[in-house]
Amino acid sequence: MDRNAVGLRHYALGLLARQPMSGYDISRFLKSLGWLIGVPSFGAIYPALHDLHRKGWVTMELVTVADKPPRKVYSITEAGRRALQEWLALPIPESAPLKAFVIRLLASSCPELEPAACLQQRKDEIIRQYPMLSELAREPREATDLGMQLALDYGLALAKAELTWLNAALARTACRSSSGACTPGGDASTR
Amino acid sequence: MDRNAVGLRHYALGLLARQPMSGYDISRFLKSLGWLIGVPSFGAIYPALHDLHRKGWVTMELVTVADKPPRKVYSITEAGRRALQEWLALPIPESAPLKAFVIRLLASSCPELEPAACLQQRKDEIIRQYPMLSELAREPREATDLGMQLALDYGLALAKAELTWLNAALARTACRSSSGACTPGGDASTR
DNA sequence: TCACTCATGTAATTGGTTACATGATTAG
DNA sequence: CTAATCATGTAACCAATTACATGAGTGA
Repeated sequence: MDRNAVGLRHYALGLLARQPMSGYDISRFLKSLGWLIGVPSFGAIYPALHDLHRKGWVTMELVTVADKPPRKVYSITEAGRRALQEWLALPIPESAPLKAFVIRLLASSCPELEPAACLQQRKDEIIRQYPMLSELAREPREATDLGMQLALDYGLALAKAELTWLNAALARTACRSSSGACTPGGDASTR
Repeated sequence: MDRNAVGLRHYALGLLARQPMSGYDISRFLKSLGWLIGVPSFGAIYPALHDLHRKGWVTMELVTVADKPPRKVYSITEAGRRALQEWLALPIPESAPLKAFVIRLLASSCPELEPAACLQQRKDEIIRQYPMLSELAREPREATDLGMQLALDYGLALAKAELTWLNAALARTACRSSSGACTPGGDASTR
């Protein structure tokens, strides 16, 4: 019922929106992306692609190159593109893992989908969560609780870095989008 | 077999190492931590606590306050502390989600466990992954692929921010730890 | 009275990992 | 001849979410 979660299906669909790929390609691509978002196992990738195919969201073409094992290259269909857009329109659920955001950024590569909304959503989320975190970090703590203090500190540092980057990215994308709800006023939490 | 993953059991055990808590407390605490690490559902928390209890890693005490529903407060045992330390000694698997790191930081709150190792590990990991990411980000891309460019950009920004923070945190903790393998030489990737 | 917070739990289902099976090609 | 990369898949298992069930107290 919760189709705005980070299911691998939409994840893969987002990648296929960029270009046709095989399951193995997807794995390789994600390995190259490295630490940023994890690499799902083949035991997850292949069934996911079968599912997308069954749903009619992708087509499959068997490509055989001489002296190589045959590859199954999947391409997104119109229906798939519509499904992807529908999914992207849903808000990211609060407290989704960080990779959810990155994946949606990647997926918004297809034309007519501007990533600005995605960026704005992330920004709102961080601004919403920031005060609690900073309050927690400020409240006194025993020296024993060094790990806790570090974790909160780390969270704050990340949040600040993200906000800085998001503002810059939004400013960059605002130039090419007409519906610029940019509000360049300095937010209290940004600094 | 892979017990260095982020299973909720160790996650909860790490929180109980800080102070005794009930399942509901754990949920509330994580909610307050907000976006940084997600909030597991009760359907996961309670069974996890039962498991820890069965393993002898925690003890349970039924605390009844007048006019309130009774709470089950769990406290970590010596065996639990040993298990936790054992788990923390294992390296974080490559490409574990970001929250794995935060959770281990939190868990290293118990005394005689310095979080420096945890920080160093994270730093090593990022330094290892950084070159691939930055190379990918540099290579030419069509304008259609704005999402991809943004995602890579975002990853790089985060990595930089993390490294900056990690260096600062390591420097701070180095003062109080004797085994300071700090290597204050400026790494190429730090800037 | 209705909704919300406090507080704990179980059962069905989903979505993943691990391990296994297959098989060709290339590099040491 | 062995190991590694390319390439796809299935089955057993596990850890989580969702939905459900219960029940008392509090505030509108």
